[in-house]
This record gives sequence, structure tokens and C-alpha cells, in this order.
Amino acid sequence: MARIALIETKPSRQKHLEFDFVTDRFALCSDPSKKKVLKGDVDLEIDVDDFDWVILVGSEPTKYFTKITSVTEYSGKVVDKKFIPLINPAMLSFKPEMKQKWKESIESAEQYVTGQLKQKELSEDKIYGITDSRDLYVFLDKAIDSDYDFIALDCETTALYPRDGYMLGFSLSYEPEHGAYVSADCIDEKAEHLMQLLFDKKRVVFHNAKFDLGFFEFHFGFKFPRFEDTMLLHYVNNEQPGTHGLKQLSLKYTDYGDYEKPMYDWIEQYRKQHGILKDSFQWEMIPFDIMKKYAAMDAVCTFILFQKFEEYTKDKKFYKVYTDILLPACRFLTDVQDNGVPFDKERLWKSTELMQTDIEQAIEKLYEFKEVKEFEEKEQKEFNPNSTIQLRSLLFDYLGLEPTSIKTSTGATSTNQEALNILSESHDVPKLILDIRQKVKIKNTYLDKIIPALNRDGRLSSSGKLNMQQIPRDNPIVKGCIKAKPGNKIVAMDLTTAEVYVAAVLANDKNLQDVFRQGGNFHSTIAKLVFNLPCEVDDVAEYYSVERQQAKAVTFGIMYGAGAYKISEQVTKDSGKYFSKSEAEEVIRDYFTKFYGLKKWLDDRKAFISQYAYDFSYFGRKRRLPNVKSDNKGIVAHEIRSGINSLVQSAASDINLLGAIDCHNELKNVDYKANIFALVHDSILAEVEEAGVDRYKELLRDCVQRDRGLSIPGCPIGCDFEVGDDYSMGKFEEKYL
DNA sequence: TGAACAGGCGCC
DNA sequence: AAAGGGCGCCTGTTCA
Repeated sequence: MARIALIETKPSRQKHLEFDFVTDRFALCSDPSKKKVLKGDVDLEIDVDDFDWVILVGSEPTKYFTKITSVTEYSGKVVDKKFIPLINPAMLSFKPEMKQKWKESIESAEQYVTGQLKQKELSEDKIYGITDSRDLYVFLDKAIDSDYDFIALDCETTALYPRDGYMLGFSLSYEPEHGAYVSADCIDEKAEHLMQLLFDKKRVVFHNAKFDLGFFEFHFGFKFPRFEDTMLLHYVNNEQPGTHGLKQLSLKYTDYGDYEKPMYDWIEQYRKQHGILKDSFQWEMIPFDIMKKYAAMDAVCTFILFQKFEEYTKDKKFYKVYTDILLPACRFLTDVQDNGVPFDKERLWKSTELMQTDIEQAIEKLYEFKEVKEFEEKEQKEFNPNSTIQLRSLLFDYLGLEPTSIKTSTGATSTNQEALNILSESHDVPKLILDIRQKVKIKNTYLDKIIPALNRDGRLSSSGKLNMQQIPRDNPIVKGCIKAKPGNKIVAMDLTTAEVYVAAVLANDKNLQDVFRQGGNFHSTIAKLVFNLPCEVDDVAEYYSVERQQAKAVTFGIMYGAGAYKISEQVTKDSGKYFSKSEAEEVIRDYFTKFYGLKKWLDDRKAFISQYAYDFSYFGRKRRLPNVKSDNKGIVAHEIRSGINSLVQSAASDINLLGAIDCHNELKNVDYKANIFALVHDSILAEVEEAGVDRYKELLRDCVQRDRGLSIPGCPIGCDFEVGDDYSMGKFEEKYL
């Protein structure tokens, strides 16, 4: 008979638990009196050695006994051989979507306790380390001759990007429940040859291939003609973020549980013992003998996951997304990352210096206000403009400004851009703060991050260090630092109003499609149609700029599911002239009268989403929208808007992605040099040899406009090209040199 | 010390 | 009553 301790956060819940599992589910509990209740400030006298099983309900007990901070992840799983965390059932009242998880958790907990389920552990003859080249040859020979047509491969490295570090070793599994971790030291020429033979013969399965491909290709030059990715397979099956890690998936789909935990425990004790902070810990500090088991397990689990996930591909839609989009995208993005973003070091220094002096000057100005000094004296600290708390105090307590009605999401008085703009009318400090904020943001987020991350050729090849998606659009200070090498040009391609184009096709709205066919200025044409303006399209911007702005706001608003209120706000802001909600309602009505196909499609999709709680994008990506079943109307409305937006947004970005992939592949067969180095939303950036610019433009246009079934007949999606020495297209020079 | 949260801002 | 989608980054604050 198993002895069980049941440990819970709050005594008040105890009754509920006794009924639900001590009595009912865990009839095996031989000594219920032994269960001990944990209070807020933990009174723990339980000796875990007295028990076979210790069930931990809620986050506090789980954290106390196992140091695990996420109960949800481990709910119903065995940790450290005897602990079983469970989510706190109290949360079910406000998170009903967790009911399924709860049910599964107690079922699996019961199975562990009753012995129906056992946590597996592989013995040393099934999972081992290889440090000798001759052992490696034997191992590889066996892998090549194995019965399976795939192998699982994983590598351990000293850094996150190929150019920043090296490979410590790799692990490989070629049959179920069996794997080895190989020290990189024993990879010699013969081993490399055998490895390539293996990679040519079998499908190679990675978990997050983009990472491993980068290292294997950059450091060894291996080729992977056929690879698979369990992370992508899982992603297509369930797109919820934060669920795709090897750890979570192993917990959920294999019997090996949290096999890495002992290694993390080892790391923690090592850090403590040597006084190493979390950030300074390096993977090479782990001795091979500690590492081998856990590293090999990664490959073993990847192998098992692939066996389970491969069947997803029997679904046609699923197969298409995985094979035609995600795998090629993975291959493509690995190459794009390897190309790197061409930054100019001198310009980066110049920009940094400019921002630095500007910031210093602005701060000097700030100190001309006596209230700032008062603040510092009273609060006994240096004023920090980045702290919203301090800023609030300065503006409203020391300067005595009247707070605006704008609130943060938690109800506090906001100090955001809009609020500071209003406050600027009555004082100069808010204006200065806005200026400082913008410049500090540019310096900290972009300039300071890029310089230390550049490699010897001045290229940034680690996308993780800079998010290209959010580089300031109109300020040339960062864009100007992305500069082509001599003899080359930066070529930037943009899709024009891609989301509206996609909506016009999906909705099959002939009137909206005609706007695209007609060409010319998009928003002017729309305005002329909606308001029946008595002038030429080309004159709309001049004579009816307000109407044009209204039409534009409605067009984009619709893509996001905005209502009359938001549209009126937006137009008021853009035009500087008050535009009421009822006026907005009228414009929306007129708009939908003209584009009734669009209206009908939006209504259809909303109805579908409300009923089925999911939708598929044109290219087959599934989007689950469970919150449409919520009791909260606000949440339901948000979920529906989100679903509508994802239909147009994801199709538009897939057009861009597929165009870039095709172009990248075809560039291998041309006699000029062109490297795509980034995708930014609806645009594709490349560095192109001057003599090849025109041919590149033609090729890219051809690839992007290729008919993938999502086109207006006779009118492919619009591409705008910009060519320059740098990404600011000369504006940097104009302004700063 | 470091995780989690809040607030803010940038892009499409 | 609420009132436009998404993503991702940085900094400051708080708490265990």
C-alpha cells in the first residue's frame, strides 16, 4: 500500500479535496490523517521520506518541495520520483478551460499512485556517451543500417548563434528508447563522412531545426536534404504559444517526465558552490559525464515525438502548411540569418554619439526647472524619466499639473504619449520627457544592442539580438546604418496595402477588387466611391482630404474590427478636426453599402467563428479561438476580432513569405549576387550587386506576384521597390552628413 | 537574485 | 458596457 501525503495551500479547500480525491480517487491513501496543510507562511513538518507519494496542490507547495514555479506544466506528472504537483482546483471557477487539464491531471496522478503508470528511466546500455572516434564509427554504422527511415538529432552548443560559439556535442537516436550523446571532439574526417552518409540516407528529425541546422551547417558544412521538425509539427497541430518546448512536449507525450530536472538541479548547486550568477553560467561548465544522459534524452524524446506527430500529416491541410510553408520557411530563415544584416559600424557610432549628446542636452534642460531639483531633494534620489512612478509624482505633485482623463490598463493615471501631448500644452516638461523617451528608446533598443553583436564583417547575423520589425520607420537614424557594401545596393520591396488586397480576394468583393484593378491612389479611389465625390481621383487628396482620411481610417479599422467609436477617435486624431461617433457610423454604413461583399464576408466569418471557435486561413493555418465560448461579452468580442484579423494578416504575410522563399531559391541559379537578409512584415530586404539590381527586382516581383490562388484576376498584388545605398534611402546622409 | 508584472513604445 | 488586430522589446518595481 502506498503512503500518500496531500499538501495544499489553503486549509479552507481541504474538504473539497478530501471528497474529490482522498476518498474517491485515491482510495489507496492508507493514512489520511498524515496529510498536512500548508499555510501561506509554510509550516512544514512533514518528512517526505515517510511517504511513497507526496501530492502538491497549487503553486506554493510545488515551489516549496520541488522549486518548480509553473504548476500547470507539471500538473499530474511525477517530479523527483515521488512528488506530483496538481493545479489548484480553486482556479477552475474562474478558469473553466482548465477543467480538462484538471481531469487529466488527477487521472494520471492516480495511475502513478496505483502503479498503472510508471515513470521510465533508461539504463546505461540504452543511453550513453561516446568520446572515442572508433565507438562513434560503430554507432553511426548501426544508425545507417537501422530499420527506421528517420533519425532524431540534436546538438548542445556554447552559444545561441552559430557565429558566437561552437558545438560541444550532438545526440542521436535511431531507434525507439535508445540514444547517445557524442562529444564533438571525436568527430574526425571519417566520422564526418559517415554522418553525411547518414543524413543523406535518412530523414533527419530536429526539435527546432532552425537552431541545429545553423550549427551543423556553419561549423561542419553538413547538408540535410530531408529534415523534419517536431516543433513545427506540434505548432501546426496546436498554435498556442509557449507550448512547443521539448520539455513540455516530453512531459505530455512521453513516459520520461521531467528528465532534465536533475541536470538543472546540478547546475543550481554548481552555481551556488562557485558563486556564479545565472547570466554568467556557461553550458561548457557541465562535465561530459553529467551532460551525456540528458543530452541523449533530448534525441530520444524527439524520436518518440516524431513517431507520434507524424500521423498529423495525414491531414491534407496540415500536410500543406507543414510541407509547403513551415519547412521551407525554416530552411529559408536559416539562410537569411546566415546572410546577416549589413550594418555600417562608423554610422552606428555616429548615430550613438548623436543620440547621446541630444539626450544629455535634453536632460540639462530638464534640470532648469526648479521642481526637478525639489523632487530630488525631497525624494532623496536622482530623477529617472523612465520611471512612470517618478514621472507621475513630478508632473502632478511637484509641477501641479492637472492629470488627464487617460488611464492605464490598471486604472492608474497614464503618462503615455497621448497624455504627455495634452500636458505639453500647459507645460514644457512633458514635451521634454517625450523627446527624451524617444531618444533613449532609440539608443537603448537599437544602437546599443547592435554594435556589440556585430561580427568581423560588420554583419548582424543573430536575429535574436535585434528585432527588425520595429526599427523606426520615418527616422533615418537606425535605418541609415544598414548600408550596402561598395558595389552593392539595398533593395527594399514592399507589398502595397496587402491586407486589404487579401480581404478583397477572400470576400470576393468585386467593387473592392475594381479599386485595385483601377490602380492609382488607393485611399483616394475608395473615398471617391464611398462619398460620391465630384472630382477626379487625383484631386481627392487636395480637395477632399478629410473624406480621404475618413475612408482610410475605415479601411484599416475594418481589418481590425474597429467600431464607430474608434473610427471617430482615429479620424479626429489624424485630421485634427472633431469627427463624431454618429458621423463615423454614417461613413461606415456608406462604406459597407459600396463594399457589401466585404460586409457579407465579415459577417459570415464572424458567425462561423462564433459557432465553431476556430477558422482556417487561406493557406491552411488553423487558428483556435476558444474564448468565443466565454461568458464575458468583452472577451468574446475580442476573440472574434482577433480571428477576423488573423485571416487577412496571416494570408498577407504568407504571400510575402512564399514569394521570398521562391526568390531565394531561384537566386541560386543566377549570375549576379543578391542576398535576402530580412523579412519585415510586408516587405523583403536584400543586398544586391549593382549590376544585378534590375534583374533581381524582376525576379522578386515575379515570385511575389506568382498566382497562389489568392489573386485578383488580371491584377496581381502590388509591389513597391526602393533602391539605395542604405535602408534610409539616402535620408541619413541628407540629415546627418 | 531573479521571476513576474506593469507601463510604455516601436512596427505592420 | 465597451469601444481596432498582432508582435516584441525595454525599463522599473515588487516580492519571495
